[in-house]
Amino acid sequence: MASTEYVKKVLAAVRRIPRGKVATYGDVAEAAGFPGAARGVAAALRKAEGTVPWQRVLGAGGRICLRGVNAFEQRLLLEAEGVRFRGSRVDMKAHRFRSGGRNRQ
DNA sequence: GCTTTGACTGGAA
DNA sequence: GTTCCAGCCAAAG
Repeated sequence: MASTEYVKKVLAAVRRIPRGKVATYGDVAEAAGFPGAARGVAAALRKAEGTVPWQRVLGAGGRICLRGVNAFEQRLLLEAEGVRFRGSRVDMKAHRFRSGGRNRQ
């Protein structure tokens, strides 16, 4: 299985995220069909930078795991979409993208 | 084809 | 609640 499929699925999952919503790398990986491959999502996003709303993808707990100006830019973009921030974290409780709006864990 | 790095995660300190 | 450590996966060198 070419990693291309993996990237494609990941990108599709990210594109599925509506504006004003956010999701974690683990969520995207699971949505793509590869649970546990959170790091793979990061690698795929970095490669597909610009082709997908990478800004809507955050780390676990709504924490920005980005480096450099990207972290700053992501926060700005999310704020522009209506996402509220809780200190240095994103308010996942109100902006966490769920499939069907089901509570989990 | 193997090694290193990285936009990760979950649990313990 | 934040920081540190070890584990996992995929892309790049």
